[in-house]
Amino acid sequence: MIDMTAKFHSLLRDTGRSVTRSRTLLFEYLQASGAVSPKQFMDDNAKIADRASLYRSLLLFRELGVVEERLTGGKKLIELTDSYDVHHHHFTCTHCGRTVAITMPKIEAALVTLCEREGFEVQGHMIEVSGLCDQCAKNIKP
Amino acid sequence: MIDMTAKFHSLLRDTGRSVTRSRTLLFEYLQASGAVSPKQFMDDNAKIADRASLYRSLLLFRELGVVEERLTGGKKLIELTDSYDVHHHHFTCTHCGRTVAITMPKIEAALVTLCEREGFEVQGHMIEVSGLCDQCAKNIKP
DNA sequence: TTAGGTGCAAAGGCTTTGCACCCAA
DNA sequence: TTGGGTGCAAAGCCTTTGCACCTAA
Repeated sequence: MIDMTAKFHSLLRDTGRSVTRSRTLLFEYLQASGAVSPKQFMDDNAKIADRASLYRSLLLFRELGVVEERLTGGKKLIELTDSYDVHHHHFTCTHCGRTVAITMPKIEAALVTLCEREGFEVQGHMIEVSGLCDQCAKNIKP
Repeated sequence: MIDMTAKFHSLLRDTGRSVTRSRTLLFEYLQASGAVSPKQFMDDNAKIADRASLYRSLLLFRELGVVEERLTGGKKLIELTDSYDVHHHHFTCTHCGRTVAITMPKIEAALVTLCEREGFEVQGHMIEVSGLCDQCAKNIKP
């Protein structure tokens, strides 16, 4: 297992940024918590984190390819990218809002092959599936 | 060609909602314009649309699986789901910003099959691929 | 030492809510 | 007729910005 925090610190140094308490806090929180909203981060770190710093860090993290953001049920979630986390995609229930992580290695491979056939050099991809989760499907249409 | 507006109106009636001017306006605008931000809709319909109604309609459309939202470069975009529009996905070049629509029927079918095997009832899906487009790939690494 | 980063407060925008009026069923 | 829907205005949030102070390098 690679030390992701060390990798992250190296990235900061290599790109000429400082390793700071605020950035490390956010990074390690994302590592521990998975996909979270800015609000949840602030709630969980009310005493030690600052809103402005959070958003400035997120801007930087996005630029550096450390995090990506997505909308789930109209809500913004932040998540570490593949480089800093296990790679997966999401199924989101349109009824209850539940999000389930799914992996699909074969489909991803086919996707990359298809794009490269067009001459594109694939760097990343995101697959989001929406619908009714198993539980809601049962409850709504019994 | 199916009349999408008629299909949309049926959905409203079937779920016990009213067919209204405001909802039809938004639906037909989305059909004509593709992916747009709430702001763009308001700008383009300043004289005839209301903010509150827009957001209330979006909430409903999301629930009904008529639209989906995604973040593109930190910006929120609204788009009709597969059921109400010609279905396609996007490849976005990280170098020149060019976006290319791509279709991938086989991959999509595999995706739906995989999710349904988990008990999910798939309503829509979104695939976003990023990387270097054919032209930029040539120019950067000749 | 010092340029980048942080924390606080205030401003800026987008989104939601309250309420009276309207209209689709 | 009448309950859901709309439009307006105001409130609420989330996010960004300005600025003085702090700290990593």
